Amino acid sequence: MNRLKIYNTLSRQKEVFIPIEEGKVGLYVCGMTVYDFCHLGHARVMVVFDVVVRYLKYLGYNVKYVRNVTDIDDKIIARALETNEDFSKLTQRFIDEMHQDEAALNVHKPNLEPLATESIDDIVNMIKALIDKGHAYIGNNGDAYYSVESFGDYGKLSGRELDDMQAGERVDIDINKRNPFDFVLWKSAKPDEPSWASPWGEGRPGWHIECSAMSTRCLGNHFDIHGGGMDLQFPHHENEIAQSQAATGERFVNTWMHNGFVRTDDEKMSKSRGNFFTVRDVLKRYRGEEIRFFVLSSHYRSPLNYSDEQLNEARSALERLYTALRSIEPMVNDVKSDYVRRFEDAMNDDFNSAKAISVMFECANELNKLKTSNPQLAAKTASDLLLMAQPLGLLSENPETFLQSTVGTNAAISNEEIDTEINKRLQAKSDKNWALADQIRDELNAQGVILEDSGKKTTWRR
RNA sequence: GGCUGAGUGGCAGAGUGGUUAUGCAGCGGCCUGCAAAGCCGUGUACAGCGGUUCGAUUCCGCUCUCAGCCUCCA
Repeated sequence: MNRLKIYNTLSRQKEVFIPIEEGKVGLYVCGMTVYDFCHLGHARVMVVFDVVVRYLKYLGYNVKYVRNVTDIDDKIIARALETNEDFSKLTQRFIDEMHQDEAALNVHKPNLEPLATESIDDIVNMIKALIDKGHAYIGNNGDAYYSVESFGDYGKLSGRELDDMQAGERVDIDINKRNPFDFVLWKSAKPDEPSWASPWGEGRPGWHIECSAMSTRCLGNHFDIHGGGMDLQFPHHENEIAQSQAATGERFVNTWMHNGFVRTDDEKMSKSRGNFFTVRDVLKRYRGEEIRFFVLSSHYRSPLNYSDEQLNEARSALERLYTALRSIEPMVNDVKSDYVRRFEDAMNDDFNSAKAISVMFECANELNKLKTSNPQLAAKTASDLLLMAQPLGLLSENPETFLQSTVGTNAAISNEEIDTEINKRLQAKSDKNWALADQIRDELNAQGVILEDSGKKTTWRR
């Protein structure tokens, strides 16, 4: 079998994945800043890395998955001021909302979900170490800064040189910094701001340091995979590397994974642009699994354009897969089928879920044919299809339940009423009263119910 | 200005130096009382211009276009 290859942003190529400790994987993903509902961009991160974890487990790895929550920063403070509540109340509220979105998307919980505010000791200790080693300093304003010039490899991850970057082009240069690209480790508190004690006075951590501190605490100085959205590559992840490697003297992360953006109208979906759709909103019209399928229908590093058409296609595609699985009892296949092998090849190639899904469709096609010609083999093929769906977190519902679900439809008619109508129609059919049979079918159709006759039985879906 | 990445058939989206992606939509057929679902068949697709090659959508160069990062952002 092919070995798993992962595209490493650091080397800009796919590399065979070799864990630091055999059979084990440590994975850290930068999570959400919790001051608002998650949008589809966040959904993509959740789903993509959920699949990474599921597939690593499928391959037999023991995975420790850590995804942090940023629960203190400028935007949180600003929002709490607007809503006139304690910042921790605000963040707790949106942490709960985030968990609901995750559940709707069938995203497994990470093993650990550390909060920045619960990691102040680790953060302070790391800043101390950086100051002691001459990588950080206290500015005239009392803030602690990281000195980018003290770290030789600065810019390696994002492929840029300090000299090439245009400081002050879009943001005023801070006179407290020695180098304009130096970044804040500890911010001294203004009156009425939430703050914690430190050797440098009351204040709060800068954004980047929390991830260095939390990942180190949870996974050690050196771990396997660190992930997040593309936009975190610079400066966030670059700064994490600078902090961690300067503080510990060890290599920080082996493999850096970055997922592409979700777009609307070919533009990046982001809070600052205001062109985002929240997961919550989309869930009013589409099922979580449809969103999930939409996310996985393209490669994780490619841009993903959001539109209703795309979600509708995801719905049709899932209907096809669930239809294939309908009315069949899967039977575990004791040999690895060619489909599963090809599925694994696709996933081993940097988690190519789009290609992997295409194999699932070929399998579904085979299954549809076998249903009549070879029920025994069909049962095994159904099991193959479900086996492939598992690491993708798809097809976990009962096919009948999925196909008859009212989610995303404006269904008013109940299942019982539908059954009554179907029985009436079956009578009409046996009376060869085609006019009445067709009338009943048309009426149900108008209510979003599609009938399917097969032999003497009639099944339905919405 | 610096640095990334991308341009594939009606749409979405994989992939490959010469052979079917896949899904949706369309067309023809089978099945069906008629449908639906399913099955079978079906499309001069690879931004443009050069180059390498027996042969390039796939490799190289240039051009054009788009997106992203260089500020908070997944």
